[in-house]
Amino acid sequence: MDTSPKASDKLRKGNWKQDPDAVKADILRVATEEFATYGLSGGRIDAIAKRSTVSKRMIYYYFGNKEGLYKSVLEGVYAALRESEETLKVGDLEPTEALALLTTTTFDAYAANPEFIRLIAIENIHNAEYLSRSEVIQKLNKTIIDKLADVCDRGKAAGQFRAFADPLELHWTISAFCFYNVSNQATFSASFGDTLHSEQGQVRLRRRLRDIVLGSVVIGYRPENSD
Amino acid sequence: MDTSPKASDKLRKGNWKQDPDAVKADILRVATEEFATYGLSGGRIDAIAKRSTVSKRMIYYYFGNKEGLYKSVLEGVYAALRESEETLKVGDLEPTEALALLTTTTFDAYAANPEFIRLIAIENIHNAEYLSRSEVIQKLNKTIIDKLADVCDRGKAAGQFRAFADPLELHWTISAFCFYNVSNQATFSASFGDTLHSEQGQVRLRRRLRDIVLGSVVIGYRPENSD
Amino acid sequence: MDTSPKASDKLRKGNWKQDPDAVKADILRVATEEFATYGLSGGRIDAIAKRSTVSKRMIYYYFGNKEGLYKSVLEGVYAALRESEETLKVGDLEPTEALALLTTTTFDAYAANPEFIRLIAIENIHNAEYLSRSEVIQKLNKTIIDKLADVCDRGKAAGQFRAFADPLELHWTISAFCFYNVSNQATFSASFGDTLHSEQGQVRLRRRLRDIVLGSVVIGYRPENSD
Amino acid sequence: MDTSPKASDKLRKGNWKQDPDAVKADILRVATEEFATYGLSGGRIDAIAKRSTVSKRMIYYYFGNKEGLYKSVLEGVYAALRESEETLKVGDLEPTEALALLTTTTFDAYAANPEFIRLIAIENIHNAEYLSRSEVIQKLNKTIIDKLADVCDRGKAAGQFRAFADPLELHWTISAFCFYNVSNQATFSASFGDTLHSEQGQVRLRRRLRDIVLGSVVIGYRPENSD
DNA sequence: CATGAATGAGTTTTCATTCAT
DNA sequence: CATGAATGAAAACTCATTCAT
Repeated sequence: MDTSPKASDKLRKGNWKQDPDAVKADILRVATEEFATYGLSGGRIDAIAKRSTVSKRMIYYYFGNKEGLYKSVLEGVYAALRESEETLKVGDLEPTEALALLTTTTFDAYAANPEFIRLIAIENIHNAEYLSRSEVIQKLNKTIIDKLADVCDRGKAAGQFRAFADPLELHWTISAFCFYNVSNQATFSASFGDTLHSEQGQVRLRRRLRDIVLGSVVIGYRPENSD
Repeated sequence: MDTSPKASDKLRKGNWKQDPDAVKADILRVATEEFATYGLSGGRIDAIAKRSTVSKRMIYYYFGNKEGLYKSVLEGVYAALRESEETLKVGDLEPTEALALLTTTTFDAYAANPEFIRLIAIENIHNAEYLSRSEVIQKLNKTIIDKLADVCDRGKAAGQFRAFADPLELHWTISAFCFYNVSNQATFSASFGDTLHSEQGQVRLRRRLRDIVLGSVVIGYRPENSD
Repeated sequence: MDTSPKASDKLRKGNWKQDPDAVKADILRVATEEFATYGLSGGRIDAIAKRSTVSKRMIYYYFGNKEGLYKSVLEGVYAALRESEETLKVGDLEPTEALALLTTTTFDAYAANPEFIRLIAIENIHNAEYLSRSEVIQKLNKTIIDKLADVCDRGKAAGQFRAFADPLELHWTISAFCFYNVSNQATFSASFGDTLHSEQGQVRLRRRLRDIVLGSVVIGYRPENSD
Repeated sequence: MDTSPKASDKLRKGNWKQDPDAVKADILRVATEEFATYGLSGGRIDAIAKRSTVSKRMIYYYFGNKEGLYKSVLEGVYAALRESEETLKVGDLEPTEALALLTTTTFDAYAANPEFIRLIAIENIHNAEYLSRSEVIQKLNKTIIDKLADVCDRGKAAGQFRAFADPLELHWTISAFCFYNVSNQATFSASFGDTLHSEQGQVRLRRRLRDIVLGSVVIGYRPENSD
């Protein structure tokens, strides 16, 4: 129990922060929402300032300008994404099970973080120019591929996976499915109804994805009971 | 010497361009580029006017305001896409071949129309609000589902397709892959290199996708020669 | 007598301009004042807009941004300066008289246009970066040198001018004197009183300058009656 | 172990720099650069703080505000200049030589202190309002005039100088040339090339200036060998 | 004495839209 | 129908200065 004057003081009177990391985190949190909702050009610095606990000026103090803030938001999103991938341990699982787990976990992770998906979609509209320029992000992309490479290697060694199974391709396939599921929900529902995005529909889609991914590389894979 | 009122009128007013449809088409063409490149909030009316052959005022004259223009752009690309889907005749093909053709054709169509993809992505960022409000677009979405339904029916009747094969789900699956292939090329390449988006990589991905789609519903499907 | 409706209309109701050149000239006039008084960073776009007849937006419409406006102001100043130099005809005068006239005329011109002097002083503080970048200004600097070259040539040919007389050096000498007279009046007066900048003082200084310039190149020159 | 209150106090507060004069000098040095480069309104307190060894707060602590700092900078450069003028002893020299030395020394001093020149130019743009308000500077201006008065008196007494030779006018003339040489180098070079500001050009100009000044007051003065 | 964090008030700049002709 | 000129409202961004520690 921390009852030191300092800590309680900070909480008691919320007039002044003097805690740069907390302030930065707060700004980033609000900015992530804002940019995810309205895009880079649509997002408003004023709106971010108003919803955060500090003045607009601090955004410039810490992030330089709108693009700097956007870039930081993007880095945060990517870091969180890769961190979540890193957390997942599949090294002890049987190859097929490992791949299944990676697939469904990704499905759930993407579905649980629509903001991240939107921000990546936005970044694609900008031709990934900010992502490309970020030195931070370039470093954190290998984990998931390494994991899939390990699973592939073990699967092939065990004679369970087809020879052409490829980690990068598998990651792409899984990502495509999971990403589109979140990113295009709005237009797909508007065009074809929300059958696939109801709770039931998502459960079914998740199972379909697993079957498709496994079926594409596991020799003789049969969906247990699809419906 | 033609001194008829009509001709002289034209000359007197200096109206060398009197074809409203051509003007509208020109504006739409430029606006499609602009919105696809910069998004709705990022797209500039000024920029559109400057690159088109007419003045800014005409944009307002024909499309009311920025949103109206955006909506028209959206309707335009949707119409073009659905029209291309309509053109494709698969009724005479064997179910498996028909499905394969639908898949690869979609892959090619999406890859050939990145502007369309970007606009849909943008529309999703706006929660499909303009798409939902457009009466025009709602009508255009039945064709592809009807075609897939026909293929599914025939496939199941022939004992070739699994019982759970579903036209909507198939369309969704095909779309997911083909859309993501274009929409996320920038960030995926930035993160993992452009292996999959090289010319070679795309040929391979296209074949993989066909195999995945067919493998997911065709009983006993085996990829002929995947690599 | 122009009594056409158009012209009088414009004058009568000052609500809308629709006369780009007049608007631009008006903005430039006010901006010249503003920048001459407060410098580039000290000058306020708002203030310029308020004092001109049009809205702030028009400044950006016609001049792009603050620097563009400043550059235009600078170009205007230089153009006026060179134009005034061009007007002066000394080709028919005897060399000594010609040089005397060029000198005193420059003295008067600089003294009559303190704004120009200030703007050039300001530009020097900016290391002439805008002047250097202006293609317009680069073209208008030869006239005065040409005139002085002609006077020097004739003076030397007549055996009146010393052999080392140099048009560029003469221009520099005259300029230094006349420029400093205006540009440093404030600090000089603050330090040493305004003896030299009183009306009498200026008359005397002007004559001194003429004597100094003539004395520096005319063989055997004697100031007639200095005081 | 020194546990005297004073020493421990210093350690406790973490004050590793306790020399106010050094701190002030450091701030002034950086501020002089800054204001000389960007002017009063263009100079940034932030930039000064960043380049100096202390924090922004100290600037306000020692100088009150931006204007106070600027005023101190101005006083500093003026003091340095007048001090250098004071150092120069010409009382023992023959009048003509004395005047020649004063002239060339001023030329060199100005050329060696472009920051001083720029600050005076800036101050002139502000109509010398800070200089006028400074009590410190008012006292520093007598020296040079006194020296020139002495030289003039001796020159006239010796029958060498013309009767109208005037110390203030001489100072003004010398200053004008030497000041302009530095202050307007940028625009003059941009307009007419850097002939006069090359190393060779400056040597020649310095000699010319001496000849001009001497020629203006010394009876029968002949430039020895002007080129 | 000293610092980094924080800010209000102002300044530049942008942009969809409308007006006079 | 068509245009260039014009704008208000809002957005990004800046900067001297002050505050809590």
